[in-house]
Formats: sequence, C-alpha cells, structure tokens
Amino acid sequence: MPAAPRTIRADARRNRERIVEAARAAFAEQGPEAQIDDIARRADVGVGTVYRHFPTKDALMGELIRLKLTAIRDRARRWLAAGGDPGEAFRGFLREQAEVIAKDAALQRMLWPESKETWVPLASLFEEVNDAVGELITRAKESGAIRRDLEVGDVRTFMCGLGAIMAADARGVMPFDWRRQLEFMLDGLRAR
Amino acid sequence: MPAAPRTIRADARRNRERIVEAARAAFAEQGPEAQIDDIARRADVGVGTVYRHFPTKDALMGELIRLKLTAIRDRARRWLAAGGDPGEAFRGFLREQAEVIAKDAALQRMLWPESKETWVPLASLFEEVNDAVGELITRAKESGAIRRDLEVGDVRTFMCGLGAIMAADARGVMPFDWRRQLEFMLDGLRAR
Amino acid sequence: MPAAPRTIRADARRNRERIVEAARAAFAEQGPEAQIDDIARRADVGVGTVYRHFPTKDALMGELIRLKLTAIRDRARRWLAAGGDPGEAFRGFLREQAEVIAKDAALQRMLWPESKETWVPLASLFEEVNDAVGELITRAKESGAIRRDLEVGDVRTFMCGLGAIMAADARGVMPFDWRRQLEFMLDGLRAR
Amino acid sequence: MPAAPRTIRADARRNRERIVEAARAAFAEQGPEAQIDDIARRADVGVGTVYRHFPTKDALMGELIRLKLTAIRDRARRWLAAGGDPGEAFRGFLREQAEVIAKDAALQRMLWPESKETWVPLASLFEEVNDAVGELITRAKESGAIRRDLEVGDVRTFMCGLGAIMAADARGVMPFDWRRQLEFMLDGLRAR
DNA sequence: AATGAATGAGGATTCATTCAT
DNA sequence: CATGAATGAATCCTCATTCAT
Repeated sequence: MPAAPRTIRADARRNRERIVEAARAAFAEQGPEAQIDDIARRADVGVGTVYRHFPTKDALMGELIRLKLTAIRDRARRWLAAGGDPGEAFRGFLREQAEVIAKDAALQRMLWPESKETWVPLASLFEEVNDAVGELITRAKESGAIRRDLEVGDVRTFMCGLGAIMAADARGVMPFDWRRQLEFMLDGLRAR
Repeated sequence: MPAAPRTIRADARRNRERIVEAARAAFAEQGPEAQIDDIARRADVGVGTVYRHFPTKDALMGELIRLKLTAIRDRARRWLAAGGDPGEAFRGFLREQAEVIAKDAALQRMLWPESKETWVPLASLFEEVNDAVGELITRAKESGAIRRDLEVGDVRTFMCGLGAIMAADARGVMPFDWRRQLEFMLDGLRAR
Repeated sequence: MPAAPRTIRADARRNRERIVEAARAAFAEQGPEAQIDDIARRADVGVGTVYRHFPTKDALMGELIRLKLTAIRDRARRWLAAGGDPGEAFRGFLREQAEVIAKDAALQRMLWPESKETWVPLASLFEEVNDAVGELITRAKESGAIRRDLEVGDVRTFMCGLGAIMAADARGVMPFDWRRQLEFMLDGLRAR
Repeated sequence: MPAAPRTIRADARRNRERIVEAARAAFAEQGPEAQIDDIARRADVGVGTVYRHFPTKDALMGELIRLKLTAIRDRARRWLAAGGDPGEAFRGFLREQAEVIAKDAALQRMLWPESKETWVPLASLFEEVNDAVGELITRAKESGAIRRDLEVGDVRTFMCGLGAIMAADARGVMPFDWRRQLEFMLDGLRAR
C-alpha cells in the first residue's frame, strides 16, 4: 500500500516552491554569488532543507535554468499555435520573450553557466526550445518576413547578448536600452 | 642622490607593467574570479607588490578597463583621422574593435562592473570615447550610411552584448557566432 | 481489540531486527562514520523508525556491542560445556572467536567506544563474559597448558589489538596477517 | 640575488613547528576528528596559516605520520649501530619503541589511515623502516634469539595492534596493560 | 507507530588584504 | 620598495536529531 507519498508532499512541495522563488530573487539580485544561506533565510527554511531539495548550489541554479527554458519553449509554442502572420509571430515572440527575461535580468548571468555538466540534464529540453523557435523561424522565412540565412543559433546568440545587456542595465552601472537594441536587430533580420 | 629615484622608478614601472599584463592574462582566462595570488605569480612578484601598485582588486580591474577604453578611443580616433567613406569608417571601426575585444573575451565579464565607483575615475576618458565614436556616428548619419535615430549609447549597448556573447563563447559552453551577430546588427543599422 | 497490540509488536520487532542487521552491515563496511540515514535506507525504514528504537546513534552502536558480547559469552560457555582438553578449549575458543570477529572487522573500530557511558548498561553482561572466559583460563592454567600469570584482562587486551589489526587489514591499506599474530601470541601464552 | 629566502623562514619555520606540535597534541587528544580550527588556536595562528603550510587536513596528518615513521627508522638504526646482543637489540628496540608510541597513543588511530594515497609519498620512508627493522630481525634470528619464521610484517602487524591497545587504554574506557601484552608477545617470538 | 522532511550547528577550505621582515 | 607569510571572515556542504503528518 504505497499510498503515503501524497500528504506530506504538500508541505514539501510548498517548501520547494518557496526555495525556488527565493533562489530566483536572490540570484536576480546578486547574481551567481548569492549564498545558499541567504536563499534559505529568504525561503524561511533551514539550509538543510535547501540541500534536501537540491543537492548542490549548481543543481539549484540548474533548476532555475530549467524553468526558464521551459517557459521559453512554452511561449514559442504558444506563438506557433496562435497562427497569424509568421513575421509577426516571430517578432512578437522575441519581444514578449525579452520583456519576460527583463523582469529578472540578473538571472541571465547564470543562464550560460561555467560547466558543461549543467547542460547535460537540460539537453532534451534545450532541443525542444530549438525546435519550437526553429519552427517560428522557418515559417517566417517562408513567408518572406525575415532573411533566409537566419538560423536558430543566431537567435539564441542574440538573446544571450540581450540578456547580458539587461543584466548590466539592471545593475544600474550604466543605462542600456535593450528595447531599442532589439528593434535594431529585428530590422537587421528583415528580408530586404 | 638624485639618481636613485630614477632607477627605482624604472624597476617599479617595469613591475607595474608586468602586473597589468599578468592581470590581463589571468582575467582573460578566468574572468573576475582570477585570484590576486595567481596574478602575482604570473607577474613574478609578491602579492604585496601588487597591492603597492593597486590598493584593491577592484582598482586593478579598473586599470584594465581604463586601458581598454583608451584603446577603444584611440581606435575610433584613428578611423576618424583616416577619413574615407563614413559608412565604411563606422563599420570598419566596429569590426576591428570586435576582433580586438574577442582576443581576451573573458575580460568583458568585468567591463561593466558592480560598483559605480569604478566608473568615477574613468568618467572623462569615457567622455572621450563617446565623443570619438559619436563623431564616427554623426558622419555616417550625414553621409546617409546609417539610420538617423542611432545614438552612441546604442553602439555602446551593442558592444556590451557582443562582449558577453564572446565571453560565453570563449568559455566553450555553447558555440556563439558573434561575427554573424555583428553583421546582422550592421545590417539593422543601415539607413533604408 | 486485544489482538491489535500483538500484530504491531510483531511488526515493530521485525523492524528492530532489520535495523540492527542494517546497522551491523553499515558499520562493518564504513566503521563508526556510517550514517543513520544510510542504515535506515538499508533497513528499508524511515530515519524516524530508527530513532524510535534507538534514541541515539550511540545507543544503536551500544546494541551492536551488546550482541557481540553476548555472542562471545555464549561461545565461551559452549567451549566450557564441551569439556575436553582445557588447553585446546582455551585455544579453540580464541581461534573461533577471532574468525567470527574477522567477518565484520570494521565493527571493531567501535567496540571500544569513546564514552564510558556506553559501557554502563553493559556492565553485567561484561561480567558474564569475564566469568566465562576467566573459567576457560583457570582450567587451562590448572591443566598446565598456559602460563600461570595470564589473566582475563590480558586476553581482552589481546583481542582488542587483534580486532584493530583485522579492521586495518579489512580497510585494505596494508596487509596484516592476524592469524599468524594469533598463533604467535598463543605460543607466548604457553607455559614453558 | 635570490638571497632573500632565509630571514623570514625563521618565523615561518617556527610557525610550522608550532602547528605540527599543536596538531600532534590535538590529534593525540581527540583522534582524527580534531579540528583544524582548534589546531590553529593551539598553535596561536590563523587557520589560513595552517593551510599555507599544509594544503589539507590529510596532508597535516600525513606529516605527523612521516615524523613518526622517521623516528621509528632512526630508533631502529640506533639499535643496529649500537651492536650488542642481537636478541636484546631486537627486544630493546621494540620496548623503547612502544614506550615512545605510548606517549601520544591516540595518534595511532590515524597511523593506518583510510586512503592509500596518504601512503604514496611515504613509500620510500616506509621501505627504510622495513629495512632497518628487518635487519634487526635477521640478526636476532641468526643469533638464535627468536623464531626463524618471524618476518618484518609480523612486527609491523603487532605494533599496529599494540598501538590500538594504547589508544583504547588512553581513552580511559577500560584499562589495557599493553606492557604485559608486549612481554607475552616477546615470549611468543622466542625460539624454542 | 512509521515516515521522511526540516533543522542548524559544525567543519573544511578559500582568498582578499595586512604586515613583519 | 619588495616579499610572501599570516589573517580570519566568508562559504559550501554534512549529518545527527527533531517533529509534523
């Protein structure tokens, strides 16, 4: 009768969520140097609890990345499903995507983490993102909305740079207007 | 003994140069986490000597930034002085600039540092960079080579993002083709 | 419902046995650093259950010691009851005893634990061991098989050392031949 | 002019010695669980200093073992050089050796450490110990003082056990008379 | 009674910076 | 001036034990 693993989970899941949320906030504020102890304090749990849910600081970061990627994939799929003008879908996706990223920009500083290992468990999810965004691109190309030599990797590359810009801007050292940047790039991607 | 201070100066200056070079190498390889001890070892001096020349790690980083900015300014001025087609000067400058940055890409990770304080002593130099690049932009605009709404800040913003892309690429986590990125952007900046 | 408590008891006892067995295995493999969580996992129970049966890790260790001592006492009594040549009984007991100890040698690392407190509840059992082994010694002395100055404490002392040797050998750092050691000692104990 | 590395060394060496001494004391009292922080406090230096001299707790332990082994080797050589009756030399060495070990008995708990790696850098020293003790044994055998089947390994094994006995005795859990033990063994090793 | 999630003190190690020589 | 040894706060992670379910 392995019925048990249901009740307590409610509590545990709540904690897990609080930890993830606290981690998002902490990393967003302080970047990768955010401390586990601080995250635990924010989540109002003991350090041990953080470690019960995520064996390692890297694992916790990995989870945040996973959530981000999942959100990206879903957003791309939503724009795909919505149909409409392929060029507008492509641009709409990128604009929306950028707005969302901007909300916790500092997170970007860990989206492309040091170790390749972090990516291993994310590989398949990553593929899904590629597929969805790739499809948006393909359709836009076919409709003649964007240049024919654009590839998924280019968009990924751009978003990486845009994230860095957002992060730098968020830290307030110097103003960076990423929205203009995005529009310039979108113009650059138009078919001539 | 009016001769003595000169000899010592020579020694000290040599040390300072070696430290700066070692720091460049170390930061380029390991990013901001490079350790002072390591830098001292590369420069073949004691840690104390590093601290004699640069009171803190941040100060040392600041010096590297200063050198970078100086190089950027000089490069921009060189393209200004060279004359020729304004559009080509603008694009040539950015391409050359990018190639140089790419050489120690990891340095970019500290070009936009945490503290505003780091920027204070660099303010005037920063103005000079702005002026030089601004002039390149103005000329290009006037010649009709690029869109009229482009501003210096946009270029700065773009280079920040491009640097981040280079840094991520250099760490080898994922391939990022910054050269394609640059060309897309240059296309986006063209006047239509 | 007078039947209920019985069923539960059966369950509880089964759990207790599984815990003890798991602890034996864990401690035998990893020495005193074996973790309660690991023991619980091996026993296929929750940590809480381990703590219900044994209030502290030390108590659990104490139980293992108690079992060991009981086994020693019974073995000694068996050799006493068997009669036969007293010298052979003495030596036979030690040899058999050693072989059994060797099976989970790492357990020896905790047979002589830090705290005297652990011994308090074992005092009377300890006496019984002493009595049984003492009787084996007395008989052997009387039959002229071993030196007259041998005392129970000496045997205890020797077995402690032998256990340590086994444990070290088991960890594989360096080969220790405890069987030769035992025979040398038995020779040393012979009456001349 | 690499003349420098002489002066400061006096200070540093003093510190190193104090650390080693503090470590000996700490490990002798508390066994392998002694904490680096405590050792630093005893030596009246910062933790960092301990780590400057010994990169790792294991390295510090390794040093203590090295010192022990060196002392053993030298003692054996001294008895060899002293000449005299080979049987007495063999026994004298073991008795003296035991007395010295007994002084910080708890150290024995780490003489046969977990990891083989600890032994690697000690291999050659270990050989020297073997050679010296082996020669004592050979001479004693030739003079007919001890049984012909005794080997160096047996003595090593015995001393390992004796050390464990001392350690257990030192912890005061139960009295163990290691001197009697030694004499029994020496009797066992006599040629008949 | 059983479960396993939560707790948090404790412990090894790092590294920017100071200071005696 | 240079040196590099010393410092110790800071940080990640472990694990015996408690407690809500």
